[in-house]
Amino acid sequence: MPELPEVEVTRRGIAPALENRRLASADFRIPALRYPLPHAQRAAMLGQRLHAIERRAKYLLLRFDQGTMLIHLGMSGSLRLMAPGLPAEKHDHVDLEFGQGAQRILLRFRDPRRFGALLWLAGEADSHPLLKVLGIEPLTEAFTARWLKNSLEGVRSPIKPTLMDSHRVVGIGNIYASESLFRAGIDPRTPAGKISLRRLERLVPEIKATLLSAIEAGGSSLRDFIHSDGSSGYFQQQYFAYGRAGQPCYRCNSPIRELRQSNRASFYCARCQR
DNA sequence: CCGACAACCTGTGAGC
DNA sequence: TGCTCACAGGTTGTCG
Repeated sequence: MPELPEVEVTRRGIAPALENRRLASADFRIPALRYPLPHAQRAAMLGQRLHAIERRAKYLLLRFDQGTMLIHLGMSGSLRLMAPGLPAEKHDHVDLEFGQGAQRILLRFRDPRRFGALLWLAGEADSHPLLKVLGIEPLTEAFTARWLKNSLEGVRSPIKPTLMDSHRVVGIGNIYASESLFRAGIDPRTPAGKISLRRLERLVPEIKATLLSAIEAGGSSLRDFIHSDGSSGYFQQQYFAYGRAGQPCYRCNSPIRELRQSNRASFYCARCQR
């Protein structure tokens, strides 16, 4: 599930219910996800007040009084709010309970593939190696065509995998890389450094618009998110290119093509994207 | 420095 | 129905 929009929708979904509550219990059911879970630091985090949930790239940063919990959803992770006491299912690896009495609420981390991560950073979180190497946030004013032009100077690799490199720009995953390039009319195989400023002036707004509209689409399901009923709620977004191999391009009717770049599927229209 | 690729894991769907 | 295989929205690390 998670690219930047999904992570942001998750953040908005859980923050109101959890902020300003204290961590009442933490249950780590397995030794590790991508990294070891912070079993040994459990005692230190209990009782601390959560004052804000922020997002950096695809990481969620849960800011406590003295420490930050870093959560990454990986490929298959999800966070859900529910009533305490509901039995954990197969891939529910972490339970965090907040508040007390009638206010008590459970945040449950499920991750079948276990590519996700949950770390406890006791000190200054922002200087952590995982965060320090991250590139620019695409939904900020600093992310402009001029910035991207400079960043891509001399880069010979194709634009699509380059856009997905989180050391350069964060949060653009496989789906939204294809979608943004379709919307900007740029062939995913174009060497990144050869794209003109003019064309980047089209690409950058399309990246922002693609991400923002996905956030809005997810936002419409926030109510379902907060309640703990079925896993639905997310209505499947309509993609222009992603997953549409062989189907007609919505713009010109020629068939959407599929290729592999850096071992990831890419989708594009050979006529609209040059 | 760069690109290609393997690795981490389970679930799902296609094809036979 | 059941088996096998390829592939899945991410990221890190290694190797040439």
